[in-house]
Amino acid sequence: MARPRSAAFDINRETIVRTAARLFAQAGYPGATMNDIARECGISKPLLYHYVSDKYQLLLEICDSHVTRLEGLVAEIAAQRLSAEQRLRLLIARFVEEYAEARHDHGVLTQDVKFLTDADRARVLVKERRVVDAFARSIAAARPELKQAALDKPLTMLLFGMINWMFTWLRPDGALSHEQMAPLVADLFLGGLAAVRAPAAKPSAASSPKHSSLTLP
Amino acid sequence: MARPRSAAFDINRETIVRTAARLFAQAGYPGATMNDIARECGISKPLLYHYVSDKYQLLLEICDSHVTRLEGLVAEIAAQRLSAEQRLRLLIARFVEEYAEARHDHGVLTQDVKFLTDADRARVLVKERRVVDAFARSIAAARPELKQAALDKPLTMLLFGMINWMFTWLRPDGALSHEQMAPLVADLFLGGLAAVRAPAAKPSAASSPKHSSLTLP
DNA sequence: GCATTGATTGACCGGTCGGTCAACGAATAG
DNA sequence: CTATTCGTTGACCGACCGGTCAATCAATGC
Repeated sequence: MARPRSAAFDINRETIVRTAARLFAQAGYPGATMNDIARECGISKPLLYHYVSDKYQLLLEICDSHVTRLEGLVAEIAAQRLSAEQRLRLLIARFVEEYAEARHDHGVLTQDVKFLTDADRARVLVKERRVVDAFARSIAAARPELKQAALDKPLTMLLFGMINWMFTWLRPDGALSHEQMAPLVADLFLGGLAAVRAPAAKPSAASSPKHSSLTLP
Repeated sequence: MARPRSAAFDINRETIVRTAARLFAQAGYPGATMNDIARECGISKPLLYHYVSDKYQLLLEICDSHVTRLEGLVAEIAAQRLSAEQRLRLLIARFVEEYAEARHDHGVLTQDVKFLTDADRARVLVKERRVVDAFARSIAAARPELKQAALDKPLTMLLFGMINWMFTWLRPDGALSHEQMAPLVADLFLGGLAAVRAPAAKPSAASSPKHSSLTLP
């Protein structure tokens, strides 16, 4: 043991991961090459492999770290005592903020998660589902009859659609900022939530049970 | 001129384009290979090139034909005499329907348009912009003060976010159908539109309005 | 001082990419 | 019948992919 690992090792490695996230987000996982990443970092390819094991691990690390951060975010907000509406507004504001900061990571998560192995993707989706569920619970708390109609999850996904799609058209240096968008999204969604009419029965495709609706109020 | 082009040529070619759209949507443009497309069509690679000139033309044709169809859709609806709300509901319903039918084409348009050359992408974006403008005009007609506040375009993009994102999570064979989703989206968006408060000035400076609480039932 | 290890690189490898060639049988206009 | 074009393919090409090797030099611990 003659020479310790450089103090900058972890910082260099993080720079590489951030660069990879940017290139994956811009060109897609198959479209971004390790040569691109090395060039963009200003290093040679063997040196790139000195810091990371292979291309796939970059993808996995980007996806997993980002979704894990999101999980922590919902846990933090769940710990606070808030009304349904306050909680939903806070969730929206914090997620918009987080997505804006981790713009590229989020692009990779939404675009390239399909290139993970089945096992890895399953692990990521479990965490994603916990995030979605937290949003759905707040929506159900605001409008309980929507959960009865099995519309809480679809509405949650519509909300995520607004937020996720935002980062495909909102330029970080544009006139409109994500801080301005967050309350707009919240107003639109909460206002719309008050307006959606819950159908009488839940939409269970082909099978319509004629008897024994379990626990209806 | 000894042998005429087979009667099935155009049909075969269209089959190839549809297959390419599916594979591009599933794996991304760089992730789908011409070998994949040939194999999926049950033909050899040289025969594939007998029908199409190269990979890029497939991408261009898929994007352009889809966005052109969307342009026709808004023109058709613009020709009708409808109230702002009726028009918006019709736009939403027809676009959800169209996206469901052209699922893969739409996936390619939203995911792989970035792989077009600058010139080709510009042409596609011009048509896209006409579609967005049609939605924005209907929104402005419903709430003129939102256009004054320069919120019509952002709100349009939030609406497109809901619809576009839908086709990343809505399974075509799932319990929930796109026909059920369209009125839900319309109710949510129109209800939300009524609740959005237009700030006094255009969002040029950082004037952050405090959001008042909405009245949820 | 010196062996050991980290940091760094040009050259290289097997494989796959988009795309082409040359060939051959089937079909058809003349 | 025959010349010509279509439909179809195995084999192949140069380029680039992800990844590795072996070498060089700078640090550091003992």
